[in-house]
Amino acid sequence: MKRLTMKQVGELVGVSQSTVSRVLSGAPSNVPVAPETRDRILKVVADLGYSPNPVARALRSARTGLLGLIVRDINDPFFSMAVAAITAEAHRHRYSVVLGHADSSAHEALALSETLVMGHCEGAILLGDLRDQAAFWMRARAARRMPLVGLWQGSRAPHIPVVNVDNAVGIRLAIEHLVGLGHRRIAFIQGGQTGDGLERRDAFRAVLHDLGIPTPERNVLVVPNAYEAAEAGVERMLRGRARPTALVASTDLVAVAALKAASQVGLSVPREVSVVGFDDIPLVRITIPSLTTIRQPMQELSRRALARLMSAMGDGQDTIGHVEVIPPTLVVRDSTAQAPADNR
Amino acid sequence: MKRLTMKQVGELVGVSQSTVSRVLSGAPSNVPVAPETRDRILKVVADLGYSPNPVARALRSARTGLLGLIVRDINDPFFSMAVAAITAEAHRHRYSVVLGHADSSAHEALALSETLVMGHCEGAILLGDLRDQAAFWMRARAARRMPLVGLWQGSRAPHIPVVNVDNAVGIRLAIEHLVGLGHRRIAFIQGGQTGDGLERRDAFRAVLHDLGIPTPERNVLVVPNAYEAAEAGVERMLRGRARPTALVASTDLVAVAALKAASQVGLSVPREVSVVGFDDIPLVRITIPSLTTIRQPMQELSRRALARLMSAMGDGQDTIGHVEVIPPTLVVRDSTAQAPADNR
DNA sequence: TTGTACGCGTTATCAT
DNA sequence: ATGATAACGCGTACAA
Repeated sequence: MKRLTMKQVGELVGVSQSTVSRVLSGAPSNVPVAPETRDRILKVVADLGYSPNPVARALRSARTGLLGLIVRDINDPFFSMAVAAITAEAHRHRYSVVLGHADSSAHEALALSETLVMGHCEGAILLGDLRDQAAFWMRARAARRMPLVGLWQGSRAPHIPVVNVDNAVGIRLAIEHLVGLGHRRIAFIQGGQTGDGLERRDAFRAVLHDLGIPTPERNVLVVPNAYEAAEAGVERMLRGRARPTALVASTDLVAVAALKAASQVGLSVPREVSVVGFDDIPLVRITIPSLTTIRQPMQELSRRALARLMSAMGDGQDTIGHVEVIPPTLVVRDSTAQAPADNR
Repeated sequence: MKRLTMKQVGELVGVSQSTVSRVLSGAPSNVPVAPETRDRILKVVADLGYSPNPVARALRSARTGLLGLIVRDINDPFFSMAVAAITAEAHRHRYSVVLGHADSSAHEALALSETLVMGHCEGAILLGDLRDQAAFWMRARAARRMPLVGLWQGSRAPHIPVVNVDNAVGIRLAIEHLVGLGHRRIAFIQGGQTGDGLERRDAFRAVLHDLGIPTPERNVLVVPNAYEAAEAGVERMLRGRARPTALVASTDLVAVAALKAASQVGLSVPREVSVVGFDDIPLVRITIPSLTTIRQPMQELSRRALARLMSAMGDGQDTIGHVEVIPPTLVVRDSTAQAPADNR
């Protein structure tokens, strides 16, 4: 009932356990094995369907082939897109991904879940702002010397090396697109209070300021990064007086909620209100109307984050303070149009 | 630079390694330790931030605390919802989840990725129909005697024990709702060719037959379970003659695409066409209009699947052929209404 | 109550 | 070219 061991395989073949190991360990084997015995071993191994115990291997080699991926909320469509991309990239490096979600964890449960998740991992990627970020990496680093890389953490929290999309560039693309369409009364809808949300908001203010377009405070709205709550918030804004003719959302999720809000208020998108999102999740190709948005270079971001992590795992150097930023692009669809004539 | 070992901790405290182990192993310890030494050990452990090597523990105990979760496509919002629920439930059992995605893997890469993912796991849950299901579980079982449980596999593929939503009940709820609203020309949109999709389609035919409502073949449409492709398919159907007054979709994803299709064709939902989805993903509360759908009891499904897996991991009995089915419920929102008067 | 010694299943270093 | 043997870090029966 128990699993086979190399010793047993060796006995069946009539060789010692170490010979079996040499054949299977995949090493470039500076020590040669007779082709004939190698074949005999491989045959028996195949017949038995034997495969070496990964845990024992891990103990010997101090390599588990496991990476932690800590994510705030897998149900956020952006993060699930990210998880898919990163998992694929990890597999490309021959690593598997252990999923941790800090979501909805109480303080203690969080700590528990972390050690649980991180146990066997050689390193970890932190996705988005975690609730207890600081506590997390401190423990992870102190106790385990675990290499860490952050993704979508905002670019100015260099507790750990960080890879991110260039939020400023993205927001600039969005605003320039809208201004080019004649919009002047542009509002920003920030979903959640994450580092990236804040950066995008700051960029929003900065870019409008650069363009000499005044922006009253009421045109910057903070809502939860969740469909229903965001919808309610935007709806309230759109019912207000002097409503904007264009909305820039900090995430596609919020932008989709904004489409709903406009619909509820009876405003036509894009005829009366234009909407620009951020992320380019798959959904927004078929919202009504389809969404103009800022596309994150997901593959490139995953690639960079993993490269950074691999290198940290290699030399143990964590390059704290390292910040790597990748520019996004604008994708124009049907949610943006010329500003209403009387409102420019 | 290397990690601490129990031996070193012991030396620092002035006790042997085994004493440290006894204090830390969390066992109900039939062997007692003097409270005073225990405290000394715990203090040093805390000061050093020491934590035992999980791999060594795993080797000794043959328990890694890792479960595999093999999913076809994490980007499918239904599956990401499922992954979140199952991960949470696994944590409740003090297990972590290793994520495998069979998605977009070539034949060989698939096999590779599987063994990669399954390596350290004590068992695995298979989510949805995998491309190479049969090959997969055969290898997993034969080589590793790995306990397996299937979720959303369809209920009639008892290669492995299976937990599922009751597709027939769900479809019946959907149809009865529509028929109660006066609909007679009801179409089914099947997203993908999965076991559940097929079961829902069969149920669709069966229920309509029971109700004595004839259903021409053209009213059963198969489209890919992806936003854009599904949208195109439904759009084509809606442009056809004698179009249905109501659509039942096999997944919410397809239902959302159907909303878009109706909009493209210029049909108003629910005035001219009613739409019912299946799953109740978070998104569908704020689609335009919000979606009437069949809600899957996600928590309960996760709970049952994990309970089954835990028991299989306990006694090694796989209870092949075990099928457990849980009824869903109807959630009425704004995408369904009375059938147009002239079309009943 | 604590320490000694062995084994978990590998890989890698010695001999042979 | 192959076989013994020593780690890897921990849990636990056995001895003291």
